[in-house]
Amino acid sequence: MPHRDQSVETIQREMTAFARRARATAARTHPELSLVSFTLLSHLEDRGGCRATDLAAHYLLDKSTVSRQVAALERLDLVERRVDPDDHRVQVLHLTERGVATLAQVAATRRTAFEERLTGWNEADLSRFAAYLLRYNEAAERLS
Amino acid sequence: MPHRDQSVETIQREMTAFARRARATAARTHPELSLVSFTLLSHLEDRGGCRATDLAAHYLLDKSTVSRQVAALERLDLVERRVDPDDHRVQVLHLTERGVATLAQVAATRRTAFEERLTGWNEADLSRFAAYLLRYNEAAERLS
DNA sequence: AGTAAGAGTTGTATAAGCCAACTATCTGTT
DNA sequence: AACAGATAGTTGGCTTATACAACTCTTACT
Repeated sequence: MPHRDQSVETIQREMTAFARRARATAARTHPELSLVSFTLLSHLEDRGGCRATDLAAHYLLDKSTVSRQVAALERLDLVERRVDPDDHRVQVLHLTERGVATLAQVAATRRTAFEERLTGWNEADLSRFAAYLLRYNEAAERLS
Repeated sequence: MPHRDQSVETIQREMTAFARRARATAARTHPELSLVSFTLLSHLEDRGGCRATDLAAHYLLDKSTVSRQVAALERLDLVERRVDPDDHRVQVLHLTERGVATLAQVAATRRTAFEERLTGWNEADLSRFAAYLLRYNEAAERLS
């Protein structure tokens, strides 16, 4: 097998292995906020609020799934909805104060976990790894 | 924010984004074999057969979950069980002929998808990316 | 006005997962 | 030899995540 194919094979296997474990790990370390909820909140923070439809498109989820997830996050007082004054169909979602705080706390724990796994890496490797992941995900997004 | 933290942050975000999408993508492209089933079959192929308990440990799944997954794969005639002659508690799982064929087919489609996303990468970058992922996952496994 | 499109919700079904309780087998100690 | 404890796996019961389809409400276009 040529070098190239072998690398592709490894990348495939390792990305898959990571994906497979991510949810279980997230559930174990953050029973209060599932991986999905966490990413939804992160996205809201990133964008400074967005619509449910945007979340669905970005995470390849059905809009009904997002609707229920958002409802749950609202019940937990992590997210609030503001009807768009220019278009009464849309509800712009925003983090509440509690949402911001909870996200920050979970993000910190997660960051610690990642830092542990990245102990001993030098800065050049880290930044190259980060760049590769960005490049890969951009392609994945374009092609999906 | 120092360079290092920024890289860790990016790695965390991008790995998470990938994990978040992996299941949806897998479900879309392979309705016949979920991401979990696929990884279980792959593991069986890799090891040339193993116990349900090993699968559970490796993928951080409850043994009851694995039991049901395996039962489903058996119903589909993708996996067969052979009671260990030395220990009648143990059922060693093996791919059936159909299992091997199905796995090969799905793996090929997945590989194509990965190759598409990795178009334009040179060999050095690919092999470095693969190495980073391996290194990362090894650490993750050690620390879990 | 009237139709088409978009945003979101709700009903229904399925799958995946966990925990706890159980059976069957094996191992080690007395 | 016998019993206690550990291990492999199954099953019952429950929760959650997800998809699809049908629906309402609002906006946009003609």
